[in-house]
Amino acid sequence: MTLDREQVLRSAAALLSRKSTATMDEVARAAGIGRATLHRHFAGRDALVRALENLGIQEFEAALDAAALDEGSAEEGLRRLVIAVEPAAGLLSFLVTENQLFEGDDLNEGWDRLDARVAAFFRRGQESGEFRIDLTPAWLTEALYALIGAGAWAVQVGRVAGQDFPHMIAELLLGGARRSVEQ
Amino acid sequence: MTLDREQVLRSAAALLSRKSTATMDEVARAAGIGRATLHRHFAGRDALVRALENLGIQEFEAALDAAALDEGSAEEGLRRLVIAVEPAAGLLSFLVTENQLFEGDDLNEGWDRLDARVAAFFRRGQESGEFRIDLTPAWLTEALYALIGAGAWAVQVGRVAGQDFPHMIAELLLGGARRSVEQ
DNA sequence: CTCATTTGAGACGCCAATGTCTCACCGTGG
DNA sequence: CCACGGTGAGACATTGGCGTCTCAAATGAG
Repeated sequence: MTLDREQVLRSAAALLSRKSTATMDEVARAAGIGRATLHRHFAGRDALVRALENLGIQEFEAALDAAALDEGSAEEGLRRLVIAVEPAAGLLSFLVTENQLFEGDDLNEGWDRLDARVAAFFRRGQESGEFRIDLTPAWLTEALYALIGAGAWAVQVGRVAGQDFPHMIAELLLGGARRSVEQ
Repeated sequence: MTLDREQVLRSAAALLSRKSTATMDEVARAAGIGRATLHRHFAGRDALVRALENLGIQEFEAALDAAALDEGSAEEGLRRLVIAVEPAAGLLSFLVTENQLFEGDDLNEGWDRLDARVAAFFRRGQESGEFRIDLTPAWLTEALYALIGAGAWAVQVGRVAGQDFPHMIAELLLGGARRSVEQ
């Protein structure tokens, strides 16, 4: 019996990534459980979102670990990160837009840590000479999040093939749209 | 007397860009009018959002016209577009996320036209050899929207200086984060 | 098998926001 | 001066979703 809390969170993430205004009832149905049961495990919508936040933070952190950003070139690190983060892209996109709604009073401090890790990665890339220095690490971090969200959305609605997700994001973020001479 | 409908829409856009869940009452207060008056001019929240949609489409279209994407190099065209779109960035960002909520049944056809114009611009850039061809026009279009939204947000919360908005977006989209040899 | 625990379904009450309405007020034009 | 159209403030009913509760059924442990 013992409800699989993890599984409920997964399906909630999948649903809310697509429809961020989904009802508690819809979330419950999507998870194949009753609304009452959902409420027994998550005190309310806030608690559910916070649990999803923790899940998202945990997954993004795992992706950062798996990417081993310190090893090899910064470019390779970024490619590994994008690949590692793909499964969590939808959830992260949902959480980012959700966070933008709050006034910042009860922001989960986990985001700061993640932001710092990503920004530090870009900064290292700049210091090693791989990344240009006229784009700030903070902006590159924001841009990475935005492109991950856009990529997840584009795949969702079928504008981009799912298999192209890592390539589209990493290539655009690294090399931009301009056709460079070296190609 | 005769309420300035345009001005009401402007302040509503400014408020909703920051807080997309703002109440009709908050929107009215922000415009300096009563809630009843707001309802007299916009039948409901839906009508208000649709009016904002038309405003956003109109402004984006105007930005596309002003950018004269056909003149000069594609790169210059893109830079002009980003500059021209900046004033409407917040509104567009709000509308994009708002659109993602709907199932697509009552989507304003104006977006298709705009998407087509932007995608056609990227395609021309590819055909002229300026833009790389491994990133699809559809993806470049989505990426442009995402970066505009991220830029507006980053400026909003102070992570990026307002004056850097065009440079950050255009440079990242054109050249990416990689430090190229030509620099 | 029996019992304790958990679940699903539904019935509430509650609350915030919406949409409508009334009424007093005020500016403007006649 | 006065009539009129538009406005602000507030009252009101409605709606949709939330959170709580109850109870019968199902499930699993012992």
